[in-house]
Amino acid sequence: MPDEDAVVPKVGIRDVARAAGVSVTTVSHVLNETPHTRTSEATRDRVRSIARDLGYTPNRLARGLRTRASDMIGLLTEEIATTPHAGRIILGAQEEASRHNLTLAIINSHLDAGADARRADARALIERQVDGIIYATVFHHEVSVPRELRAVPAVLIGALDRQGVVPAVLPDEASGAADLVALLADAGHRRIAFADSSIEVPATKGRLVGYLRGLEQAGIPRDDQLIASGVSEAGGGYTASLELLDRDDRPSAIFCYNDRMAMGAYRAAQELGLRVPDDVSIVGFDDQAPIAASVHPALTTVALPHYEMGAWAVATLTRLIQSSSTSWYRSTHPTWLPCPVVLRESVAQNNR
Amino acid sequence: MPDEDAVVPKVGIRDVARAAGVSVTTVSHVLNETPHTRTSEATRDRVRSIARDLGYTPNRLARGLRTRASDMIGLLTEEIATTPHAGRIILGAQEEASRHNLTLAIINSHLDAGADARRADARALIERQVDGIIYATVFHHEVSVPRELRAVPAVLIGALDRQGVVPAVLPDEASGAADLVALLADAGHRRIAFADSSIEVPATKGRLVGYLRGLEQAGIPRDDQLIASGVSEAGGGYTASLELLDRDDRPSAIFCYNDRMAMGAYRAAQELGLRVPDDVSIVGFDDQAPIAASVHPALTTVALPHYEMGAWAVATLTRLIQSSSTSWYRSTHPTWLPCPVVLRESVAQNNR
DNA sequence: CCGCTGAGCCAAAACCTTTTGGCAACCCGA
DNA sequence: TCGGGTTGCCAAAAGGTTTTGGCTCAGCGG
Repeated sequence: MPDEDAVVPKVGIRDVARAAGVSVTTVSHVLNETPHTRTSEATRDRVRSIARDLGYTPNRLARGLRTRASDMIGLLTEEIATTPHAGRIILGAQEEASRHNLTLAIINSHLDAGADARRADARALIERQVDGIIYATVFHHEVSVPRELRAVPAVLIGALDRQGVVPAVLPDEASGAADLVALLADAGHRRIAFADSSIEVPATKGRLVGYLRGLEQAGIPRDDQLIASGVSEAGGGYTASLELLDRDDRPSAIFCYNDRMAMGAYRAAQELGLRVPDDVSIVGFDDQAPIAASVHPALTTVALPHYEMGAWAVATLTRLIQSSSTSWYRSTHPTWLPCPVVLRESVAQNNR
Repeated sequence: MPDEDAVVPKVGIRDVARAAGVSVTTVSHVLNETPHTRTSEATRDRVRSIARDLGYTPNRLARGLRTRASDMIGLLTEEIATTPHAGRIILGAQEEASRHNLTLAIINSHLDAGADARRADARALIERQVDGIIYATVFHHEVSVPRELRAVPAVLIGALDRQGVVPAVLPDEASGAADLVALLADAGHRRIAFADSSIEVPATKGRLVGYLRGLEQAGIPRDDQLIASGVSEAGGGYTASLELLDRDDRPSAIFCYNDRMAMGAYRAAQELGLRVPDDVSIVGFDDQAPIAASVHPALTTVALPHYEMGAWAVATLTRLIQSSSTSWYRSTHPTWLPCPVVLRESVAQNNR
């Protein structure tokens, strides 16, 4: 390969124009298929083939400068890139962006870096002239969107705007939890326990609320004896489950706050000589990547729509951008995306 | 907040110049602290404070156009964003980029999308004038780098360039595995089994090689009876471990190809009435996010340096970019980053 | 033969910076 | 008073594209 390290002098639209014997205007029109513009078929073919032969690569920076649109969207993640779920959000956003011919620029802000750092990060994105910004957080708390984000359309993932003015998308954990309870109820379970997380994060609420709603919809009276809690790790699931299972009127099913707690529940069951799912059904929440599928029996759980939220954010953002107008204000309701139940093997028919 | 939705007319360097009563040249010099340039202290203060008051935000697109450097680096991931580990690579790259004042633009290519798609993705990044490209893959196979990548400095993560010309970084799985064996040997284990993956990926090699090297270094003769294999999932770990453990001369420790297989090993041990780690020690590989810590007893394993590889890639890339010259060719040896052992509770002293 | 229309193309401005190559004004020593 | 060296600033070009507002020419109806 002789020409392999030949230095390639960047070829610009001007070079194409010269080679084709037309003006740069014409080349631009042809290559962009500008509507309402007239160029003979012959010329267009010539321009196109010459551009290809020369290996013309448009310079998006220059284009962006002129059109005042960078075709980039910024993804500002607050501590999220650290979590195992992060990838899915990024992936969803990225693929949707690709679909719209946009590129994702990402910055991760550390939670403990403070508001100033976050504003600086937002500014960095804006300096890059991103057409819009996605602000993604781990736990859905209310945030007051940094002022700088107002310079550009923005959407939130996993958080609510305090002013209720920025579109937001969140997982509908309550419905997911309710669905899970419905599943258990349909399998004949009446005594369904909930191993709650003892940590107070807003997400907690949704799961508990959903659990209660599920019971109600199944016509099962609430029984606070069946609600225990522990730290949201395997250890917490273990202790909570032990408490729930180690008595005569033990429940026939345990709904764990998350998959890790469910692992603890498995252990508790095992130690008490109870088999899953034959003696006790166990379900989790999060569909945490390798856990749920690797455990035995495979864990029935609920998946968080990370990918979908990422994609939703980009889609919504592009809509906002298109509708240009300076009025991507006006209050909106947050969008709650469904959390699908993923059926595996940890639930059995109950016949007690 | 009355002025909240006041439309902010973008303020440019020109506005600052006008307000400060100086030329744009001067403003540029002051704000960029251009060396070898003379401006009175007074003027500089004035310019700076006016820029701040006006809320001047430089337009990096315009700057990039002029300086021919976008200060962006492209991260091209091949299917990787899908894996749970992806986040760590992205995070490492992003944080290192931030440190250098660079922004990360990411694109995920699907493995099955074919070479053309991948070239298109590379081109998309180049159109954006990225200063360099990181190409990250899941399994480290040899790749022949798309031609388009030659337009710009590039580095590989998790793969080797077939031509041996592009810098690459990979996890040193062999050493990690050897360390793990050393750990077991130090704990008195002599009969150490290996539950290998039956799938033939290059990564497999490293772990097996490391296992053998570890044995050798510990002065333990190789015994092929102690090597079994199965699919690289919990199921495979289960069957392989059953085979290894269900006999009289069973090993006192099992090194599993990965954490998921280790989960299978746990189950096999449990079914045979063997306790971990008292009766059999088990170790894994990957330090897969929630598994290793949630399992009981917590799994001793080896972590893959994803974060470090991401950071290394960016650091190396910036070095290449700085050294500008068109000669970021010249062959290089790949860099192998250490895989640290992470000690938990699944290894016990052996005294048989 | 004139005027008008539409087809096909183009020159130049604009986008916002950085950077080159100055030019005045001042000071100082001779 | 003049020459030479600083100091402090600036005008204008350049970077690669899109877009506006043309211009020219051919064809056609009158």
